[in-house]
Amino acid sequence: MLQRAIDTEDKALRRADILSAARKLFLEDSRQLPSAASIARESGLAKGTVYLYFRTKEEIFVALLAEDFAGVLNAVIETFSGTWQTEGIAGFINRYVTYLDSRPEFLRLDAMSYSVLEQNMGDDQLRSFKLDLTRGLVAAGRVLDNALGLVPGRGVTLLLRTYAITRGLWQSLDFPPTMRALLADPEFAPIRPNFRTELVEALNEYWRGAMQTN
Amino acid sequence: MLQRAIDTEDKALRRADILSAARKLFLEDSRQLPSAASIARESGLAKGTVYLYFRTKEEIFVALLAEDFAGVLNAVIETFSGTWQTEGIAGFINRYVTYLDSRPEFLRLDAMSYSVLEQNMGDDQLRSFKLDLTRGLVAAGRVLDNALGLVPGRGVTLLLRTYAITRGLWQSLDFPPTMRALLADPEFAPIRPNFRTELVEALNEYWRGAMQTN
Amino acid sequence: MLQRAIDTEDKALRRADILSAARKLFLEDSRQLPSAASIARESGLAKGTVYLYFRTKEEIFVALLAEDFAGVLNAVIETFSGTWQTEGIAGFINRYVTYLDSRPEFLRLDAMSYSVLEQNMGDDQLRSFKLDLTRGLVAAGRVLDNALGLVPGRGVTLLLRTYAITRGLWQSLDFPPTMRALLADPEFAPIRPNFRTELVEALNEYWRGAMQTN
Amino acid sequence: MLQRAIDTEDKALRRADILSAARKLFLEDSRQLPSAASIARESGLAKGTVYLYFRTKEEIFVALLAEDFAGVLNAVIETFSGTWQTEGIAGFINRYVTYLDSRPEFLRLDAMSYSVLEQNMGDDQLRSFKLDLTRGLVAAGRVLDNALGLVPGRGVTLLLRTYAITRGLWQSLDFPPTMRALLADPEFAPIRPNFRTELVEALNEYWRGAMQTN
DNA sequence: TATGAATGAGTTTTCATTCAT
DNA sequence: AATGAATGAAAACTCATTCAT
Repeated sequence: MLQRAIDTEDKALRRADILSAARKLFLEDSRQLPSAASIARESGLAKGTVYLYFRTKEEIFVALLAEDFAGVLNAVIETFSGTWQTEGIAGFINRYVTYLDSRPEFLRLDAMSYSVLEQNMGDDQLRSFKLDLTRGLVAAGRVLDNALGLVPGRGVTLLLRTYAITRGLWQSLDFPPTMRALLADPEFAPIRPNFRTELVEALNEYWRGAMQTN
Repeated sequence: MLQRAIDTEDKALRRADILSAARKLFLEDSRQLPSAASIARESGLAKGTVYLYFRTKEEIFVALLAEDFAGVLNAVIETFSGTWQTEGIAGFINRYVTYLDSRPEFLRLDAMSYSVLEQNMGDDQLRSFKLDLTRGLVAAGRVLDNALGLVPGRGVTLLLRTYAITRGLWQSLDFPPTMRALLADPEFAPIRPNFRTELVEALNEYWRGAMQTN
Repeated sequence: MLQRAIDTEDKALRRADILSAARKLFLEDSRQLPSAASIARESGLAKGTVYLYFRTKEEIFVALLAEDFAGVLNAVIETFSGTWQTEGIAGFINRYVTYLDSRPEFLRLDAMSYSVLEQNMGDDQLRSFKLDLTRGLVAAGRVLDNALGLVPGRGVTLLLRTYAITRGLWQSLDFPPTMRALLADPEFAPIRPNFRTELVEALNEYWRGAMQTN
Repeated sequence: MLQRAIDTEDKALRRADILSAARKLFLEDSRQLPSAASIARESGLAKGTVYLYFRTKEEIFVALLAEDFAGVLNAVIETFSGTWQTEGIAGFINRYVTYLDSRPEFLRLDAMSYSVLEQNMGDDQLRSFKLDLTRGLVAAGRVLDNALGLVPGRGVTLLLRTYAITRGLWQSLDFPPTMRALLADPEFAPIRPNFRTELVEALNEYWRGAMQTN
């Protein structure tokens, strides 16, 4: 039997183990959530133990998503704090896209949140997830407002739209290995540009339009 | 037992019945695909009959999605053909958003395509769906190229990005009734602007940036 | 694959198959309901097929119980119809107890109805089970009223009390094999009289007291 | 952490705490045994601690049942000791029924003993429970024999049958709140007489028949 | 003794799909 | 072509009990 997680710190560690097992398995097949049994196996725990730390399987993945969201928002805040002006918007966009690259599960998971993840969660969990998200977004928006001298509240809007472009493009341009083979023919080229390149360009165009007085 | 659909026309009719039953049921609860049994019941057919017209349940909804996609692309083509210059980009955006409003199932279905619909389809079906999509997109892109005097191929890119913004915003801003109640608190206001308004603004900003020489 | 039960008669047959499989398995271990899987296996059907005929596992056993109840009530009605007077109450009691002997699962199942069976059933099923029961009881009571020249309604009461004595004694005196071994010591003799003997005596005493004018 | 129960008295106290917590929870929902976790919570102990005092969850409830049985038998003994003749059998029946009323969990628990409680107990526990029961019954039977001038051993029989009528009627006439609503229709009246009234009448009839020389 | 973290067996039911009629 | 009876895989979660601390 496993060593027991008695104090808060150990428990946090165990929770993190579960999350990391879930992340790993999800990356192996991003089209569906891994089973609770497989997550338990991968984290070296019994099934029941997993349910000691999360109330439903979906909660695990929403927690993962929350981590990633927090990470993005932090990246944004860091970018726009202190010395940001040296980089300009293009610099921000680059940093942002690079961050996304470091979190390959993020956008895949995000694409399931609307139709899969939010299905089987307690209202409380869902609400508190959305609340954290909102607060993080507002905080980051405020940093933007300051850094760019925007009308208060404009920062949140820009972030929301930036994020919309991101998730929208991802879902248009990411193909699982199987489909990639299926769409290898050059005729499909128009719908298969590279995600990263496309995102950078699209965001640059958007921000150019958005920052322009009109 | 139903009268048999012998000739091609009858068959097309029966197929349409199934599609319309599926659309109706999906609109009643857009968070999950209706069951095959309920679709059969709603269309007045037996379960087995439905499977004579579609190989899997998901195919039904992809067919629905294909119809809607074709509709959007048609709307785009119409807008940019002939007399379009009287409207300008803002006019196009308005028409586009209005069209979306008339197809309430479209974006909901679209939000499931990445993680649900494309899961359980034959490769053939998937490929031919994507092929139609690509061709339609390229055709519409060409119309844009002509109407706006763009570098050939630029039109497709603009459409792809326009669509990315649309689906991204939709997934950020559409909440099912249950969640709407859950997020009624004003603290959630920043993540709950009106979809239509937000989409119009975001698209205007994007197109402004995109059309600007740089 | 199995031959399909198309018409009503075949379906009734299939239903009966399931019931008889369930009865058999229950008799093998009367302390808990057999699993749905084992019932399917025993009746040579797939699990899903069982659920085509019964909405929950408990419904199967309640159906069994209903059959047995109907049987008892029929036995009562037959006993008291026509030529009954030749037998007297003692004759009725004998017939009744003999009938019970022929249905070894009946009282075991009955002992679970209060705490197990009625747990996982739809309200509709439960209500209609109770309704049938009530009607049968009232009908049999009426036959008693006539045969014995009782105040109308008295028959139902007598049946209810007769049944109470039966189930009460059963639960006091029936021991599963394991427990029988455990209670082999003569010290336990006072709580281990033979069920049948005891029931006959108790019923005779009860009816003697009940039929006596007072 | 709770103060440790070192001496026998403390232990008995703790045991009593658990029993009273279990009784309380069972009264709140008499259709199923409360969970071990809830019993621990309600008694202010840890789950593991409960298992220091009882080997299985069922043992707790059998202990409860044993307490109640002892109570009934005591009531019987008291009734028939000393001055009992002033009351007559009817007086005894009344006292008995009144005692039952004061122990609302008793018959509910009893109804589970056959199919639920005796399932998951150690043989030792089960045997010693039955032994106590037998001894108590024999003792009470003897008191009856004396008070009523019966053939030795007849008292036990009368008690056993009295109890059979009691538990049989209870299971026929007690309905949980949900079912009560379901059976509100007057058509169900025949199976819904009042338990107490019915029990008193049935016992009077039985004892009349039983005490009569024949 | 007391604790509560960890265990893992155990089972119903759904529902997309097939195929005998 | 149409039917609908039959199939059977698939998986989340609970909870009594144990045992390391």
